Amino acid sequence: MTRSDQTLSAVPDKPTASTAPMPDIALIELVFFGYRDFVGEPDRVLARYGFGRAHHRVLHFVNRRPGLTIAALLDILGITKQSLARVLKDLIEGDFVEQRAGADDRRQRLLHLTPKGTALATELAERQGRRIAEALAEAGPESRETIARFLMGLIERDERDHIRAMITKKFP
Amino acid sequence: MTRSDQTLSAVPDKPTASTAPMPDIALIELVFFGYRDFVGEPDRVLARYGFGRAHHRVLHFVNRRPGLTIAALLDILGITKQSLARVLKDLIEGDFVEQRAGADDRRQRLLHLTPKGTALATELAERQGRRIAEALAEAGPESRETIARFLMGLIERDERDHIRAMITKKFP
DNA sequence: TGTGATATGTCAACATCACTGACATATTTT
DNA sequence: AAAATATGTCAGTGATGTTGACATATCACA
Repeated sequence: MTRSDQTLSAVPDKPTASTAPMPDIALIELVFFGYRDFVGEPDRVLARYGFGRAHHRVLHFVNRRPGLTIAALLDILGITKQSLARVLKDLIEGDFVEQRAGADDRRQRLLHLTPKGTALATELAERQGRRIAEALAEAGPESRETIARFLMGLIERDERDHIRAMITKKFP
Repeated sequence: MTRSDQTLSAVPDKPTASTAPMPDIALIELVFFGYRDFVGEPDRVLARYGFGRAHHRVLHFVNRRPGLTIAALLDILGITKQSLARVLKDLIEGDFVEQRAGADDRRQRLLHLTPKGTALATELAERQGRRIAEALAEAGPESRETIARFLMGLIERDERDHIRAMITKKFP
């Protein structure tokens, strides 16, 4: 009730957190603000088309793995069919994405970007890539592997192999 | 239309992106997945109370700066009064946050966490702090400053001073 | 003292992106 | 032919954000 129990997380004054290690509040906040601006720039570009972050994720992953099936995309995004359906509808109607029947399994709708979709996905990737490059320059020339290990360390342990494979793999 | 124009952003086969530098797709995806899991753990804790990320942000910043005014909080969060109102209502009704009339300016409602709010904010900060500490351990012992500079480099240039001040400052 | 500025609260309406559950259709597998 | 699979679609809900308008309490100043 008094001021003394408004523990300042950065520097707790003993009582509560004497056992727990002090959280690194500065880094927690930097991750928050860094991510905010990392996605803020694409958000502004997407807004020109009436798109949001969900559209960006679809564009990104279809660009990465042309010929992706709906099921595989749902799996990567971790969302439901209905959530995907709406954004995919927007992207298909706007001629950014197209579906082709699978050659071997004709039930499948293989997703591909149109030239227009490729152009948008490329613009977004270039903007985010530029921002990353700038941040790496700030961090120092040899920092890339350090940063990559840090980011991988934020990811759930069970998922790391899966994600390592995904970001490494080249899709035809 | 053929496979050849589904440019793989990671390694564009020349035509489109011969001038633009190649975006670092691996790091772009690592930032995405890293952030997803960084907030995923707090999300699960908050869900026990029927809270979401918006509640987390309020808890965090009120914990950081006890006595924060509504206006200052709106400014930090960059959302509208109405968006904040709903979340704040939940937190006040649940006895996580309380408002006190300002001593000098009685129009102001100074925000404070209750002991219950402090406990929750502390739990969330400790979980995120632990994850950060783990990730730093993966990145290497001397990596903290490198990581901090990288994250700061993701932030809009005009905002960096402002945020540097915010994360450095100690609030009474 | 009174008037305008300020801090906050609140109402109505709306958009985006997520969810669940249920059911339809086409196609492949057995 | 029947079961399983891949996808599409309908109806309803929730969390979080938006805008614009207006009400109230309090402060600051002429």
